[in-house]
Amino acid sequence: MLHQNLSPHVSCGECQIRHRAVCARCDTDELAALEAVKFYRSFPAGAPVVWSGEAMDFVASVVTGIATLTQTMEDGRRQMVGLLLPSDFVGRPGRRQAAYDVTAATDLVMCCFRKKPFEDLILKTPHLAQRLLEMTLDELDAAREWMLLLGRKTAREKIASFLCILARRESALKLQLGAGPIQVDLPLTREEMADYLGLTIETVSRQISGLRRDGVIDLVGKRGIAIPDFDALQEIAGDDTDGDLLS
Amino acid sequence: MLHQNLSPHVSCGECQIRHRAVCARCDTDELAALEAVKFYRSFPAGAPVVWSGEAMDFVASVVTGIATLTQTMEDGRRQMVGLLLPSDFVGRPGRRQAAYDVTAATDLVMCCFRKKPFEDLILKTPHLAQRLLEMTLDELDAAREWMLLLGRKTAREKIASFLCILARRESALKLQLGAGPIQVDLPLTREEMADYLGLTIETVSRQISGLRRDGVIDLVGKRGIAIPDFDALQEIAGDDTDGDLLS
DNA sequence: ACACTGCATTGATTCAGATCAAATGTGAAA
DNA sequence: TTTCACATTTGATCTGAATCAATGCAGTGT
Repeated sequence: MLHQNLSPHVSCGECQIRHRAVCARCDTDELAALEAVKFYRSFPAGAPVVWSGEAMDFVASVVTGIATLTQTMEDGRRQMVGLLLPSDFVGRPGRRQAAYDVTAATDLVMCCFRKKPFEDLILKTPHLAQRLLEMTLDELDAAREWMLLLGRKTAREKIASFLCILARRESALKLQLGAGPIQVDLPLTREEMADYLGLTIETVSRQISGLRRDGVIDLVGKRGIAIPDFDALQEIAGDDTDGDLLS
Repeated sequence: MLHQNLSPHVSCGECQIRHRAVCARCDTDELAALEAVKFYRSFPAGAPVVWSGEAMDFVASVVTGIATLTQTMEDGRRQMVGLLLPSDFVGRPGRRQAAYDVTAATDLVMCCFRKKPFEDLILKTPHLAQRLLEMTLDELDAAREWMLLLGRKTAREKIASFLCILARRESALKLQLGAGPIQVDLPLTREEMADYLGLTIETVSRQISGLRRDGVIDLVGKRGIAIPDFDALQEIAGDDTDGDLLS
């Protein structure tokens, strides 16, 4: 195991993602058990976390930053299959090798758990298993929403959908939706967006220019995007605007 | 709840999917608890099981037949997001309404569990929760493989991939791979295949004709497809032929 | 046998997005 | 500042799959 990128230890009690990550439901004892097998690692933007097929002796939660999961075909075609935000979980208990390339899209800090002890904890700690199940079900729903996007949406709808998702997260944190112009920071390069959306960089660029030209979005500096009318964007995304909030 | 389609009760001990379904890890006591809240329902080919958004007061395992999960946009575009085979699980504990349309692709028998008691059992029965987690992780992997297909593969690769997946299952049951020509039965209509693969029926039809013309497959009657050279088909599918068998 | 109905195939044409090709930032190193 | 390495935008062209339009082909009921 590499220790070059080891980061200073933080107590679970102080942790930013304490109540949203896989440990969300754990009580004090369970947290202590996790604390005993955890360590932090950090990666600079662009750095690989693991390559598909590589042995992976830990599972982890994203603490800060963004990581991507991608699949690559022999001829180089790439498809991003997951975008991991703070509190999201990486790795699969019971699996030795990574199934996907994991990459730091921004500077990244991960809270890693040694795999074997974590697997044992899952068996002994229902709270951990329950939370992991819940998170996995959420990811499955997200993956299926993405399947609709990849299979059936137009380039413009794909871009609009992506921006909507970012905006929803952004405003979920700042707890104000519909309230005036929202602004989001693009955490991905054009190439990464293309890989996520099943498009080319040129098409991504053109569609963003198009949305700007039509006044649906405004570019703020290089990485910022302002959304004057969220409903309009959602309309373009082609999403079922109502009927949200299942569960 | 409708009882028109109620089917006769089968003991879990006699059940075909006993060792692959969500109950796979349950011991005798746990099985008895499940048995107490279960009932069978059957659906003729083509019948809806539930519509997206509808209240769903049960979760279920597919016992025999095939069901599909699909998402539909307001304008009618459809994307299949799951193909449920015997032992696969339907429904999400903790969710009131169905998130997708569930349809019987063939005649279908499902082993249904009343939702509330099942949710209670999940909390009390680690074996059940563990198995459900494992199955959900498998589905997530399948969904992500499908994302690569939808986002990056050509029509021909999509068809070949689909046939490969069917063939792998078929031969997993009959436990003979690579051994001579494999034959699979298409469980889906052209339209359903199109919805699964993110294509139109015309393109599906043309690509199948094309593969036949190139001698990669043979049509056997209306629904049967023979694969003389599985490796050739896999090559066309563009899959990482090696590196399988992770876990 | 006959029409009717619902797939499935095949052909002609169109078009959204890919590909090929510059040009234009933008920032970091020299 | 200049240069170099990139990421991004924009334009011109091509192409794979969608769309539009028949035609073929069972199976079913009359």
